Amino acid sequence: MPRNILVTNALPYANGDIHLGHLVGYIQADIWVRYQRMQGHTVHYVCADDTHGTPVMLRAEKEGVTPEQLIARVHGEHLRDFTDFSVDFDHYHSTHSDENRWFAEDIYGKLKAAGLIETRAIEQFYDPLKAMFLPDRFIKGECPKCGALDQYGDNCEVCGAAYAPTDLKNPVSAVSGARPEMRSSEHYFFKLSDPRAVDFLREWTQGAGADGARRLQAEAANKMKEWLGEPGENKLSDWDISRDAPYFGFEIPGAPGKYFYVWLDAPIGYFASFKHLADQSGRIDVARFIDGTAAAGTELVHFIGKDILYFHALFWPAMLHFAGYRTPTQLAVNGFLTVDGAKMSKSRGTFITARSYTEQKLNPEWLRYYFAAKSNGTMEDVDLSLDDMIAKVNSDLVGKFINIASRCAGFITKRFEGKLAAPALDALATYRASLDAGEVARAYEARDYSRALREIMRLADHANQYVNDNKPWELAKQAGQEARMHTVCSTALNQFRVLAGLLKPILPSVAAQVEAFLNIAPLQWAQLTDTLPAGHAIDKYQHMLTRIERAQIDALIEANKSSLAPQPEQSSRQRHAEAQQKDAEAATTADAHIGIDDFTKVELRIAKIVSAEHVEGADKLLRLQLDIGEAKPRQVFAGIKSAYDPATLVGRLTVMVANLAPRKMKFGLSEGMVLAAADEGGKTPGLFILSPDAGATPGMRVK
RNA sequence: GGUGAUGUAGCUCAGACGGUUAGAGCGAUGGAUUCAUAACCCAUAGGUCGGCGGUUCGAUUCCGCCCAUCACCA
Repeated sequence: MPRNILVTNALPYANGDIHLGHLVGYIQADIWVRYQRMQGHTVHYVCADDTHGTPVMLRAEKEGVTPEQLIARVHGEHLRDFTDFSVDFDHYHSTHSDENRWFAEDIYGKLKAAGLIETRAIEQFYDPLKAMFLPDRFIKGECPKCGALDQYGDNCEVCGAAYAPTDLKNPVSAVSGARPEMRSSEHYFFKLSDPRAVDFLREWTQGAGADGARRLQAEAANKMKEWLGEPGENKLSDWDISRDAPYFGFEIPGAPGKYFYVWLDAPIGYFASFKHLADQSGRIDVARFIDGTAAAGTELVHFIGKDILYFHALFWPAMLHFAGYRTPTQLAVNGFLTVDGAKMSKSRGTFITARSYTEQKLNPEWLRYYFAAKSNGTMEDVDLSLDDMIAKVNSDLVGKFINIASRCAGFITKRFEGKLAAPALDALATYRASLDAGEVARAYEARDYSRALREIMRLADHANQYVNDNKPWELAKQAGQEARMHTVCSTALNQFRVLAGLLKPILPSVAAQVEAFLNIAPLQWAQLTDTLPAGHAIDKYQHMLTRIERAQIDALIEANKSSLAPQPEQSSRQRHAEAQQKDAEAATTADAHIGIDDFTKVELRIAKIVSAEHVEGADKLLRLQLDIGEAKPRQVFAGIKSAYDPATLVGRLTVMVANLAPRKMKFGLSEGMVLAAADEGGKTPGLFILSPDAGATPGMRVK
């Protein structure tokens, strides 16, 4: 029975270029869509730009254009990049659209009617010069933990600490430079903590759709379990869905000056894009795909990166469910992209934009093939190993696959006027057996493209072996062997045709060339077991794929290298599609030595252990009370349980870091750190805390 | 600090409900071949299956601890 599937990709944020990290998910989705279509299923494949929010608003202002002008330009760039990589959406829309406003208002209105929206006042930093509230990302200051200058309001790129913007020392607005002040404002919340929502999500995230397929991959479902907590435990908090003017977005109906938070209307963009497509085509019944009561028999599949799982597995299904819409059939979550095993890095040139790839004249099909070879349908990160990519593409695609046509077509053209003979069916038995077993099809369906390719390459090896065993070039020299030579080459070309069909979802452009070369209609899955009839005429062979040269990769890396000096552009932390692959260079260790100033920042003091006890539920921790001459002893959690019996510690003097930022831990607040020695090589086991010589007293500074 | 994932040949990865000699592709080495963009074919070498301990007749596969990498949470 033909399936009806609405497939979406995460919406890229309209404030940055498409890079190879994005393309992992888009290519995975596009492959899946093409595969489903080859199977004869109906697929609507849509995406859009995610356009709203403060970062877009401010960037437009900086560039001296309106937000509408900015997002129009970026929309064009994004669509061009996707098109270049054969990511072939039926429609690529924008969240700044009438359809999206309509759906956003409709969903909001229904959630409100269901009693799931409430308002309350919250305190937030406000920029008095710009007259606007500031998102965390737009507040800068000194890290409360390590004192590093010029850090963002949510976390420190130098020491990695996470904190609230209110913890920053000397905060300034990154927009105007003004000192922000705290102000109160009324915000709208989606009551995710409502028992109805929690119960629904507990079932939804662990459950399966009508066809029995899990909605979430096992790892994703486990992650949701962690976020939702045990039954009875309510770990979800309400979701703040409003922002105050000025804000680029949709004003909330009945709430002047309040706008929908960008993340509310971003996923709604899936439906907006689909609606637009349906209106254009006139032949799609939208309700069948999105209406909560009418959506039986259709599927809704979202391809997303793991950085936005939270939004798609909690907020989004809850919004849909309680607004009377259908919930997703499946979330296909992909991991991040690493390059040569490390995070993408601008200074190393591995933060590679889609644009630079095509500008350097690299073939997009190479990347599609390599990503497919590394995609296994799980949330695991995908590593782009550049040397491996060169080796795999060159040997698999050019050496094995294309080579089959290349070595046989000449004989057919020169000796038989381009006409094929009937193939030797026994030589096609392996192919037929593989198709009947359905290994490749099942792997595609499960998005385990690496498994599909292993089987396909096994078949390609088989074809080369066949040609080698039958040696048409020798037959060509022997009188009376013409017919056999004709059969051998025709058989190999039939094998080649099947391989091209199996690879078609991954390599659409190569497959189109093969179809032209073999002079056949677009390959469909069900026809792969057919053979080309005797007398079928093929075109003259022309090479369809070149090898990757190392120099091309080098040039690509070079083109993406940027100096460390410029700060990364301001970007929203709530990027939609963009995986959070921050430039890892920020924390580069500039120098192995530190100055005396750096050292004196660390306040070491003699501490007397006044109490020590085991911590219920902690494997490694002891809870210590440390007297450093202050009115009240400090509570410190130390990971020294394995080496010390608490009883033997009480009364001892040791050394602690007194000015370490307090850290809230599962078991309570830790107000410092006890120093202990350990062999980093792991040869000598054990942990050893320090002791001062006799005479030291609690509170003395160590320096 | 907690939780989870990952760690298998030089590289990229399969696999094992615990059980005969742990696999593939690439790379390397040797051979064969010349139809094919030095592609293809055959063969060989190469692994304490991250480390330590436990359960077991038997563990790389199960359990515990440790190490490394990554992610999420606080």
